[in-house]
Amino acid sequence: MLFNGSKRINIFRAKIIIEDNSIFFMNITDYLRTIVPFSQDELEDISSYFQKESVSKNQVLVRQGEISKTLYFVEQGMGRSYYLNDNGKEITQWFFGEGKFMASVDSFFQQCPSLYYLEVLDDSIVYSISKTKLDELFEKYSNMEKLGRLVSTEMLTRVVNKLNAIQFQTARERYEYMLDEFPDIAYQVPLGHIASYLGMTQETLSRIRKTNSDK
Amino acid sequence: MLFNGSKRINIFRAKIIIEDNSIFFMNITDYLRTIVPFSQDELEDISSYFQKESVSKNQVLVRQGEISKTLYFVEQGMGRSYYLNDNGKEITQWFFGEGKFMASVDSFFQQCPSLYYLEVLDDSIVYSISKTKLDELFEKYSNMEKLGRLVSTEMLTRVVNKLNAIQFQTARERYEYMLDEFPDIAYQVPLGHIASYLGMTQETLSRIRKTNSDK
DNA sequence: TTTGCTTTTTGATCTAGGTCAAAAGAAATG
DNA sequence: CATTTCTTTTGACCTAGATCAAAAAGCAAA
Repeated sequence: MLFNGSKRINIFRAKIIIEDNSIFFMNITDYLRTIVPFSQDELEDISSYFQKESVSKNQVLVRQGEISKTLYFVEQGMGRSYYLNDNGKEITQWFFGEGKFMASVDSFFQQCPSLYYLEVLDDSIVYSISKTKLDELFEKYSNMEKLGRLVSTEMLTRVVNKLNAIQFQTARERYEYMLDEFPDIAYQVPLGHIASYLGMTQETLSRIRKTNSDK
Repeated sequence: MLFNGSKRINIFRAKIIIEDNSIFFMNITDYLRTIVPFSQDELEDISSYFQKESVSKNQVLVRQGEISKTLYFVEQGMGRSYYLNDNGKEITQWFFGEGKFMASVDSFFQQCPSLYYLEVLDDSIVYSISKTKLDELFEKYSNMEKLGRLVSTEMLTRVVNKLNAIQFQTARERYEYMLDEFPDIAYQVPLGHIASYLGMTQETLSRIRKTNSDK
């Protein structure tokens, strides 16, 4: 039932595990290059706009109501966005795994008060950039505009996928969608976070996992 | 209970209804200008890439499985995307109102087989552009990249909103979200389309409307 | 204005998954 | 390592909304 550290080679993910178990983390430069063919000069300049930071477990990066000024890229670790519902319960809205941009999307892009908290779930290494600096990059390089467009449409596709999972699938099917979409995350975060992400109670998710493992 | 043609002035929507009941439809040039400050020359050139078309009611623009090559802008009328679930039932995935871009988003942007049908629900006037031409525009004007980025992030925000409505609200609350998000559409399309969009059966939606009108 | 569709409403029943409560397991803290 | 706190599991029960079936209401063609 536990995630038994299977060896995989994940191309296009941040973490690349090679057969001898050595691990390479993709840094932001490597990542940018996988999306748009930047020149070496561009890459160096663009990277210099980002700041590498260590963030420790459970640190909150954005609070509900704040206007988020920073976009993050997760090199190592993971994060999630969540909000408090009417009963004060935390509802996970999204997970951000390694090799992904992380932000309170609405707040950062529309510069409106954030509906969500953004927090880090593990000791992590991230690259951060302010809205202002990012806008400078958009002005400076049309390749950056392109990157922004591609990253947004990719995110859009993922959100639409989740929407369909949530809207028309049973609790069990939704859990399977989760295993598929976030294989790395599914066994690393508290069950309650995943349950709320999938729009079910943790009791239900616990029962699903149990019957899955019975098979 | 009927939508009683109230006079509104909707700025940033395609249809502008003035107090004397005259109606102006926003064309694509007007729309582009509301998002990014294009120059007049740019606007004229960009518009020339789009083709104005009349599409008649119930015409299908994209079929499930096809790779969608065209993006539409709705000047008049409305459209929806939907798919057939395991029981062959049509499930509405999104509505496209006046003054919005319309596409099978995943297929058009990622050039993968469409999960959805795209159809027009009323006799409509749309502007169309091919993926190739659009990419030319992205190359030619960095303002177009910007437009692409802004339109995608706006769409992303909307989809995230729907996701939250679907995931954590009761059937009645979801219907209220719909009235809010698509006020123009809510009373113009068959109840079944709306019900499936909101992830409920049409019987349930019918009962909700009934008790709402009882109050 | 009758005939034949399509859409909407109503009623009776059923069930997936929620709620509430408590026990059992893990993990952090001192 | 004992204690407190957090997380997961289990059980009993309950409801929102689904399903199934059929009647009613609209609407279009002829």
